[in-house]
Amino acid sequence: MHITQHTDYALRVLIYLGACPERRVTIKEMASSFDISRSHLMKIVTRLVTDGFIEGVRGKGGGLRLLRAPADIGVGEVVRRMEPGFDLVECFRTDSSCLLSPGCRLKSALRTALQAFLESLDTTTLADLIVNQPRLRSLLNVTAIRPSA
Amino acid sequence: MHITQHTDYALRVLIYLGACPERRVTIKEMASSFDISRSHLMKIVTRLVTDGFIEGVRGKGGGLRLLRAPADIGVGEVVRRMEPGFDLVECFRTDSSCLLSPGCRLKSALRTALQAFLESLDTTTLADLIVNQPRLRSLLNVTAIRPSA
DNA sequence: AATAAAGATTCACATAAAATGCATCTTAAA
DNA sequence: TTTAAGATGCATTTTATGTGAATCTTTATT
Repeated sequence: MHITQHTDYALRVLIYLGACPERRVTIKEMASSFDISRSHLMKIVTRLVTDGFIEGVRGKGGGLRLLRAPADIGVGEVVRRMEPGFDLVECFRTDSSCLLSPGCRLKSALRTALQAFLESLDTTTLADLIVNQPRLRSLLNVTAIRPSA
Repeated sequence: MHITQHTDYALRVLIYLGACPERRVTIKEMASSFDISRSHLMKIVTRLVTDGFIEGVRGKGGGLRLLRAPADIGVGEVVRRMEPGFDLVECFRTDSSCLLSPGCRLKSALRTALQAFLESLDTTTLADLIVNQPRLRSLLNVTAIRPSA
């Protein structure tokens, strides 16, 4: 059972932006910090923009910033939006061919468990993830001043 | 977010066996019913044997049957045993390189959510999944008598 | 205007985890 | 001794996911 790295990185982007609210952060900077390619991170960022979590400003001096208040961004919501699918097993899919399906109670048990999972994540917001902003900033090796790189 | 088909089929095997407690069921029969290869299903069965959920009897007239009472087999337990890993995101793995890790609260939030997921599954047992045994038997097209195929 | 720095888009490729199945071995009933 | 069953190991295929190059678009600065 895994969550895709897309979702993982999406959360890291939000944490990064939440830790640096006073400036625009570029994809390049974050890609370098996360040690992945600019193009790769771009996809995740594009998705976050589409979903209204963040805003991208093009052109010189541009960059990214949060569009919503950290306390208003639930981890559950991010996971729900970023994950490609929650069809835990075959019978969740429309083309399921499992003979048992019509009389099977497994599906509803799994659905309930999935709900419990997401609802648990709903209790945490981005604000909770960045409570210790100074600590995060030092971990990311960023200061209030834009790093030279 | 997915659960492997191995786990999915493992649960189906248990349901199948739970629905036919009066006889030994062969892998061949179940493979045919699930429309997958014998060899493939074998791996799942082997694992269930190793984990003590079922028993395999070799030789002519052999087959599989449950070793434990359905009410004693929790869905959560099966999932925990069959799934290859629950490292939801990179930072769950020992070789994680995420800079944020030391100050990050995401991991614990995800761990809590995962626990909620599994604990929810713990509330359902195999007995709950096979309450309507006659229905399942007709869906599987098995009767009390061994099918000719 | 021109240039440079940023995000956006499209395409193609790489990788690893799952899934799948073949061939062969072992066991035990008939 | 034959047949029907499970057990084991190996090889292959498939697919989701991850990855990045190249190019386009936008905008601040000079």
